[in-house]
Amino acid sequence: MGMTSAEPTATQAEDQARPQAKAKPPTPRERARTQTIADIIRLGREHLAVHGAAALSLRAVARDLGVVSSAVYRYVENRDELLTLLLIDAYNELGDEVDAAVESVPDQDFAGQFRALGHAVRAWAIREPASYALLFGSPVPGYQAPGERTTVPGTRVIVRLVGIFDAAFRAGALAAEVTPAVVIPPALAEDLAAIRAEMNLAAPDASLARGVLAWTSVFGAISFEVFGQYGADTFAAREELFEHQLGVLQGVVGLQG
Amino acid sequence: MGMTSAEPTATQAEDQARPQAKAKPPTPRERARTQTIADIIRLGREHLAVHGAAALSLRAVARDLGVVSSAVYRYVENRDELLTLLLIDAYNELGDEVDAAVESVPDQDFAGQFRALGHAVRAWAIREPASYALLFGSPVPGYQAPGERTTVPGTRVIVRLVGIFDAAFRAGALAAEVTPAVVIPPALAEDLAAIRAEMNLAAPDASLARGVLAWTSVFGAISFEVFGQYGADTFAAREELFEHQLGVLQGVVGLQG
DNA sequence: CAACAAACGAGAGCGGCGCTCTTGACATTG
DNA sequence: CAATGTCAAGAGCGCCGCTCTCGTTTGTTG
Repeated sequence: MGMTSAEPTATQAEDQARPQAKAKPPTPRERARTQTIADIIRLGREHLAVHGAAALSLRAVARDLGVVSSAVYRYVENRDELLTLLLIDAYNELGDEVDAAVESVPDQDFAGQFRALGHAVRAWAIREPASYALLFGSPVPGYQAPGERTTVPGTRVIVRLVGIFDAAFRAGALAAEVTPAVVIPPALAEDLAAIRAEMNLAAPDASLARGVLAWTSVFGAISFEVFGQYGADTFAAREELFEHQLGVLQGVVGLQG
Repeated sequence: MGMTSAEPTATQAEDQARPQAKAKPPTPRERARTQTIADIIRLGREHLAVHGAAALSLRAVARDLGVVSSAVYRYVENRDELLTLLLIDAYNELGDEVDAAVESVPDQDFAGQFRALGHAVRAWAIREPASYALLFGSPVPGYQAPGERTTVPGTRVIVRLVGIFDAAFRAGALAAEVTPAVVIPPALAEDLAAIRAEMNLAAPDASLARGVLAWTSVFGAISFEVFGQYGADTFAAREELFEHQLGVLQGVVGLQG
């Protein structure tokens, strides 16, 4: 919910830019407005969880809000805007839980941090399947997330994951030689070099590439589980299956634990 | 498209069950009806490809068919039924292409077959992103695929993949010891034993578990690419990235190549 | 305090959706 | 020929996103 207050409109931002004027105390109207938007997001989340993203309806949240449908357009530009708010909200909730899980593991236990990250993502995904589907499932047709608002929260997990790998490498806890050795073609090496430069990383190409594999594989396993790609009765021990997959991936990326 | 004729209604099935009566020559009416259903599926596929599953509309299909909206209900029970038809159609198209790709590789080149399968799935997914999203993305809210009609086509890829692994094992081409070794808890071993029995497999638990990991990881990598989880410019060499991931997974499952 | 402007909720309305039901035209068959 | 079955069309229901207008409320300012 924090992002609603962290999202001043352009004019509000200009107002606040004026020297220490009474920018602090919000008028009752502003407080009511902020509260209404928060309510809309809350109701939107409930509808999302119960009925799924495609069935998210402004009219329905208006009903729950006890207001006529056209009134919500005073607060939310359109349905896509509400979707964006829910997207950011979900990204941040996931990011917060992943951060908390990783930080509960000792500083130097990089393998433990990797597993904690994986388990945190899976736990959140199973608890909030509709939100997970919104973030990592099929794109909503006709909806394009505004990158300038979603990129930062949307990359928190991968940034954290890369951070673990790189910290492990710098601490000498990442296997220098990964097995099996697979050559990295020049074009891919270029992409990895750009990532290394942008994120200020130290790990070599082979480790980075395996980090990408671990990233996609963790989400692939979770997506299969959440989206019901495993049959209904194929796997009863899903927790153990995921734990095993994490263990194998941990070895693949060279995190000794 | 073959499945439309392979999908007789219950009454038609009963008719055909009568001893070799003139069940063969379809009346002109039946032919017209079959053709119309095929047209609906074709138009549905086009709409699916252009506008996505959530925007699939019977009214739009009816317009393209040059008919009033209520008329299509003579041929398709409802929107979910059309979705099911498209689902089966897509599963079979993917299955056909995977089969063809795998069979174009020499019998004993199991690693090559694994890679061919992966590349075939990826190529189809990139060519038909909406169909891929329908099969492997977020479930369509409120739609439950009828298992008795979708299970068989929906499991063709994994059955094929398991077949490759098991044939490799029986041919002695699957590494006996996988690295890194990760213990398999008893509950997971039970699931794997059930799978081994049901699919008549020979490979040991560790290999089967890694097969599952390879399965989810391949689809995870493809989903990230098709669903735009990689940033727009993060990876230019996506083909090489996927090829590299396949190579690593091939080593993980123990397919020497 | 009164006047004004901004923000607000309500309501009507547009086109589109899935789906149902009825009606009249047409073909197939006994 | 007449009975039967199939078909397209149309009207209609409730839902959706979204827009526009119209009074009312609320906070600000002269």
